[in-house]
Amino acid sequence: MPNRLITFLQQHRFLTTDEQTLITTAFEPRHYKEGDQLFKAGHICRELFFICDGVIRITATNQKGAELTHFFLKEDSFTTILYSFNNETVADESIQAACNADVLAISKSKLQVLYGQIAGFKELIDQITQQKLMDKIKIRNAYLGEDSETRYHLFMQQQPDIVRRVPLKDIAGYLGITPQSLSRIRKKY
Amino acid sequence: MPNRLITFLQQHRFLTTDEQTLITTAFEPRHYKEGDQLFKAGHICRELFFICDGVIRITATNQKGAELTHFFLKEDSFTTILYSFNNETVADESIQAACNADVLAISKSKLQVLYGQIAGFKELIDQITQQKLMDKIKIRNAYLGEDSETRYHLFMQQQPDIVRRVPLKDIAGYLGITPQSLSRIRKKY
DNA sequence: TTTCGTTTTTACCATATGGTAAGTGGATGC
DNA sequence: GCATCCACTTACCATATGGTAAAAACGAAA
Repeated sequence: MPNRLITFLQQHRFLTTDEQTLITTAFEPRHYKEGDQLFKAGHICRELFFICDGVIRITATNQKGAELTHFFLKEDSFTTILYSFNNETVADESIQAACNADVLAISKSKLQVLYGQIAGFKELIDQITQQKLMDKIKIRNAYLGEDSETRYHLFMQQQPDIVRRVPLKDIAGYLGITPQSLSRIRKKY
Repeated sequence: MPNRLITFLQQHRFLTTDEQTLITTAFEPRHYKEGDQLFKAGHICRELFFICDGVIRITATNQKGAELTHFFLKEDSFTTILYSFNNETVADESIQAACNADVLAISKSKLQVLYGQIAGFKELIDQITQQKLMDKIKIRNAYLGEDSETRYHLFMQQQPDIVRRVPLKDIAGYLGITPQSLSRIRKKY
């Protein structure tokens, strides 16, 4: 499983064998089942995750108490609750497995050790993180001002593999509609 | 006008008099009137802006051809079309003055010269940029899964000063509703 | 297999929102 | 001052979406 991370990082930057070993041993492999919480809102998120297989979703509770999905993330993505992780503030989002998932986890403290051991590693992670932030914004912006049917079609275009792997209700929550509305839209297709 | 930028930067990091001069001379002061375009979608955005006074909005055209607002930005904010600026790709967003605005502009090439002249300046800008990206996502996420009335109230809470300074139709576009609906909601309040 | 629980679909009705249109008000320019 | 333009409001109707409920489909566990 750690190989997936090494392969991913090597796409951005060469890593010596020693560096690879440091990274591999610093991350802890975990398996989650659909619905498992990797992190619960209300706490400070002190872990960074790398998804090796499966789909993860970032969730939050809206003002009416309904659970909705802010983002889907899949293999070859780092994820955490960034503002909480960086600023040590309480997070209002949770991290949940949207289907069975293999994940590598590292604590903030261990990550900082890695930053000291591998020159330029922080910059590498920061760069990947920033790119991901921009992607998230871009995807979300595309939904703005579109009706639910258009949002659903956009979603299928942008993230076709997610549709097949996660429960429909999660997608409805992501698109900001009820499962009933989504069902209605799908009937037409 | 450049003083506003120096004051802002000093909140994050000390700057010597020499560094201040370098920065001040590198940025070009400009004035825009409501509706003026700072940057037009369809091109590569090669400028970074710092807003000294006024409100700027990031706009895009949706699939039906309607112009909508992705974000509002005000004094003491840097803004550009980041993915376009970083990756030299064509931008699908424009930058427009939402009211009369004083802005400092710097080209990508001049900025890179500054990065070379001032140690740690790139890291400073990157840090500010990343924080802004997180803020944008946080603000947008808050609107997800809320009805238009709730979104309007959230907007007034989060960005009360914007409401007073920009045309209503821009706010409607930002909230993903028509000016008529917004008018209806305001009548209730 | 059967049973149970959950997800998804379908149906019905109430309601919020969009579209079109027209009227009002304020600002700008002649 | 007057005319013009644009933003904003209001009204009306058509429609998409939410809410509630129940049925159907699916999967997991006994």
